[in-house]
Amino acid sequence: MNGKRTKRAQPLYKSQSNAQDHIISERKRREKLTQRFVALSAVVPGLKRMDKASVLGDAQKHIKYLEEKVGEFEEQKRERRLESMVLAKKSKLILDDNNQSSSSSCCEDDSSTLDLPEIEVKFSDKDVFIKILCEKQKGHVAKIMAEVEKWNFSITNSSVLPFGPTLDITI
Amino acid sequence: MNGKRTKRAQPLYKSQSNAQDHIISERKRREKLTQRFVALSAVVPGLKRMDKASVLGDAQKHIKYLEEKVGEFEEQKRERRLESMVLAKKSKLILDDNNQSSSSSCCEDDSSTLDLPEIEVKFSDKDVFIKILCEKQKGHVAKIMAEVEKWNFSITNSSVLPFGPTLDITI
DNA sequence: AGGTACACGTGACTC
DNA sequence: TGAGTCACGTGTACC
Repeated sequence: MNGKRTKRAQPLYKSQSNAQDHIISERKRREKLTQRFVALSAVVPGLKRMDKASVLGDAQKHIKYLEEKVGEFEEQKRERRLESMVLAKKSKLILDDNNQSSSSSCCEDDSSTLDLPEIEVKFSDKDVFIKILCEKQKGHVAKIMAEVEKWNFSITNSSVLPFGPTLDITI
Repeated sequence: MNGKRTKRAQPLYKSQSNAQDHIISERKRREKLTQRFVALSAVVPGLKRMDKASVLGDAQKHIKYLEEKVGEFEEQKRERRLESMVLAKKSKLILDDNNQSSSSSCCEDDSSTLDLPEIEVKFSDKDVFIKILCEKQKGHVAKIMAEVEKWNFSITNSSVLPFGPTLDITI
């Protein structure tokens, strides 16, 4: 650019030992870099070409693929919970089919029975089967038992067992 | 090595236009390489330093993490399928118990499993809820319990209660 | 000011 | 032969 002489603002390295240090440092850096490259290529499956560019590209592609797969799995996990909800809704329909007319007295307000615990009731002669699946929370069991005791039924058997985040109450 | 003059077996580049081509090619290669670097760093979350070495290392670490996660998910999936298989097998066993006569038609005769006793199974994480509603008959409960004990599940609660002409077994 | 990091041009190797 | 890839030494910039 400047003609015959290339001027330098400040002398790059005063002593050559520093220059040598620079060379060694750079060598070390390159060495570490290539080491990381082989380490990365080791965790990328189906790596055809061992190019640096190919390693980088395939690694990125593989990360995308894996993250998409993880997303699908987590979505499936969510669908399972939704499945439980649908099941609850279904049971509620059964309840409505059986009970239809005689309701009330179970819960204070009927309007909030949207996401209510799953309740299943079956009749056989004089036996009544009641299964309640509700959230695991203090006081629920006591309230339910107190409510059931208001009816003049004789309880032959009852069990309360934890089922995941819920309680499965069978009377 | 060779004293004052460094001999070259073959002149590396005969014309300088070729040398220039070489320079340009190398430049292009470097450009693509850095481009891949930024593309890779884009799919690696929580990347603190934007070092090339750090990008490589964190990308490798992230791939390991993701693949481990996928492995866990697929193992869970496999366990669930195993549970379903066990359930199907068990239904057929009950069928065999009821029929007593059929000898080898356990694998193909899937259509007749519809009339089986009502069986309800629910999953929530690692908890399994099993309800069996079958005829009140001697030996059924013992057989079912023996079958359940074959699985390596830990039974947290179980109840057997009469319900009309049937037995309601909840595990 | 010393350390770290990057891009560049260049020689060498390989298919 | 020639295009593609790599490692090296070097110059420069940013804390």
